[in-house]
Amino acid sequence: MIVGVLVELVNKSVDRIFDYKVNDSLKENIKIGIRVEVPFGKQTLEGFVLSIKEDSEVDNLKYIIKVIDNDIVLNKELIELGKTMKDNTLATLISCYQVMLPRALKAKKKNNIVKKYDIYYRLSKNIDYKFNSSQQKIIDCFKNSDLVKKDDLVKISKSSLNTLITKNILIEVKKEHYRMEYNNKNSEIKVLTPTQEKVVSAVDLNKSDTYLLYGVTGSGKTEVYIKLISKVISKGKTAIMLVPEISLTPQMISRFSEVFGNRIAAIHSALSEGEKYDEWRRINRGEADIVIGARSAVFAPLNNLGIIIIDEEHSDSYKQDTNPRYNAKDIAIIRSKTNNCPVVMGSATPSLESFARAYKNVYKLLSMPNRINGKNLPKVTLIDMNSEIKRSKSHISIPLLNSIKETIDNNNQVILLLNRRGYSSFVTCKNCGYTFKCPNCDITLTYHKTSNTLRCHYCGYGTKVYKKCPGCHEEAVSNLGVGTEKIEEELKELIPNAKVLRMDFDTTSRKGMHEKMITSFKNHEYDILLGTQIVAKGLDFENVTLVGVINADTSLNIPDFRSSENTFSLLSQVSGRSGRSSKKGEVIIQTFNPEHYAIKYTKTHDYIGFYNHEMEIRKKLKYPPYYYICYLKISSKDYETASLESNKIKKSLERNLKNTIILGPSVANIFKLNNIYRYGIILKYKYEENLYKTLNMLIEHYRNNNKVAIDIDFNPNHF
DNA sequence: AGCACGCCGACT
DNA sequence: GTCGGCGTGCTC
Repeated sequence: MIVGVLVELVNKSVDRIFDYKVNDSLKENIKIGIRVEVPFGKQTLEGFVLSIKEDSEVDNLKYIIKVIDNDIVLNKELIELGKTMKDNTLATLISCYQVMLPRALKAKKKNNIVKKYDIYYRLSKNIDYKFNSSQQKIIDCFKNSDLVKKDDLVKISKSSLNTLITKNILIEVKKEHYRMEYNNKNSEIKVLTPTQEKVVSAVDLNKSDTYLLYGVTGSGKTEVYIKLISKVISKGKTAIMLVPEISLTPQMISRFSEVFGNRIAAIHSALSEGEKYDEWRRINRGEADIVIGARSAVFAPLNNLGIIIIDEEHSDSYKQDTNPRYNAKDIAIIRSKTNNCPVVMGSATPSLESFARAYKNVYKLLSMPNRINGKNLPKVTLIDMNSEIKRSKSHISIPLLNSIKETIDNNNQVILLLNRRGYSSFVTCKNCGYTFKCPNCDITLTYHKTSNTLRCHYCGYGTKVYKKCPGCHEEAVSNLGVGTEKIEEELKELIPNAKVLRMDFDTTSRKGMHEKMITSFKNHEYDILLGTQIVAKGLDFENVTLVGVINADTSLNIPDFRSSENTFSLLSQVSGRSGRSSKKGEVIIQTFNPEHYAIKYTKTHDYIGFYNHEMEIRKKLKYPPYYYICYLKISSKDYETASLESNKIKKSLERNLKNTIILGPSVANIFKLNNIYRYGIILKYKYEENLYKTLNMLIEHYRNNNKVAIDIDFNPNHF
């Protein structure tokens, strides 16, 4: 027997199958999709068995060393999916497989994530022994059950227990134990509105199709998802539900476990690697049939998949921005085809790409244009900060301040968003405009108030703040940035009696903090929830009647063709947090650009208006969805090499790609990162026959070149 | 990724 | 002469 093995090394030159002989004694343990240990040159490595055959074209094969798994780690569907992923993303095959698995199951030599066991005892069959009183107490525990947990017996008498064990009267039994626990089912599916029912029945569960559910905030998308999943489950099939990491809150998990009980598995970043391993095993063994998770949950090894739901479809978190650069939405569509089941993508502000596809009937459009139970969307007021700033130098304008006070007086709650997308609190010289940059990475350093230092968010470089400007030697260095801390201080000054809860990356990074904060805000222990993007997503507080946006514009200013889309989407999402219950909601947005279309259309909750406006711009500038984009990054430690090779690559692309617009090479967004120089080339195309052929040639050409690295990103989020 | 092989510069 | 620099190529 010979096996084809893909080894763990992530290197283009070894990203292929190597054949090994199998010793007779190991033959019966070999299956396609398990991991084995093999000799590779001078080293010992782990790898996946991808094929089994009787002979090989290569002679002098080595033998595999050992078999690692009993159960299959990569099933047939995932093995095929990995190959498709490699073809589509041009990443290495091994990286495609590794990204599908929890760390415990990746092919990797050092891995110490283990299964947890509970230790039980059972009574031996032949007992011929006189027990003393404490021994008898232990024996009595077995009257009602064959197996008794060790912990319960230790409580009676540890020494008696040990005696009984050494005399072989009690036999140890190890039982695998999962680290996660879920509630039992204790709630029914809510009765749906006619609109929700209509959407649910429009989804054909027996066909591979992609649906786009466009439903405004508060239209009840979650209950539609729950109903769809329950229909799928009742047919004996399984379901995947993807959400952005940030909205996978404990509230959301408990809502699902209320309805579906312990048949769900939730995979998110707050789990330890051991917990992820346990959840994966439950899924693989068919003990869970509903998987809820972020991006990588799209690879859940469910059999008989009946639906894939992607919530907040517009979120950029579905695209992985390291290799393999896959998009979970693409993977979902591939799996929908192999499993002959639907994909349902939902959003209040769909991505332009998805909405355009729905427009062209590539996706089937489902709409929920109204809030549930006839409630209105909140009234949105724009505050022009150009005139406000003349009245007060505070970050909180007088109209917003008055509304906050009024809301609190009426015993309601406020959410305040500090838009920090593409924004950092940087330090600059008021005299000459000098900004502090990282010497390694060439990016602006971020000011950290707590330690009074400037830090690089890419490499961690830190320095203290100088009063004197290194550029002009004047003492004019000042901190222009606004953080949530600063706003919190202002609020304390302006409304001393308000209780403010600050929620941002700094305050929620500790495990469980996020949940705690949400619960205490829900219990009305605070009046104001102040935070960054994190407060915009999916939260549902019935007492919130005012949402304020401190600075709508920062995300507009970043050099990204999606900045308008991202701004519109963020403002709409956060607006949707206001007035979700019987109380009327209000939204106040502070902006320096009240005439900008991305901001104007949020005033009337006009997604379609925004869409039409933005599509014109995309068409004119040849951006997605009119053109596809592929971004090539060329990097080298050596400045000359990076520049020279980039130009060579551009020339070769121009020779081969006749239907593609080629831009660059230009200095990449972060030109110098960790002392590596980067150039970017942008490809824009509608249809380019030679694209993959050409890019594969390029990869082949640089395969063994360790001076220049080439990175290819299809449909990138950023470039 | 590691490791061997090999071809050129400065040294006990 | 030979020790060691790292460019190149290979691993079933």
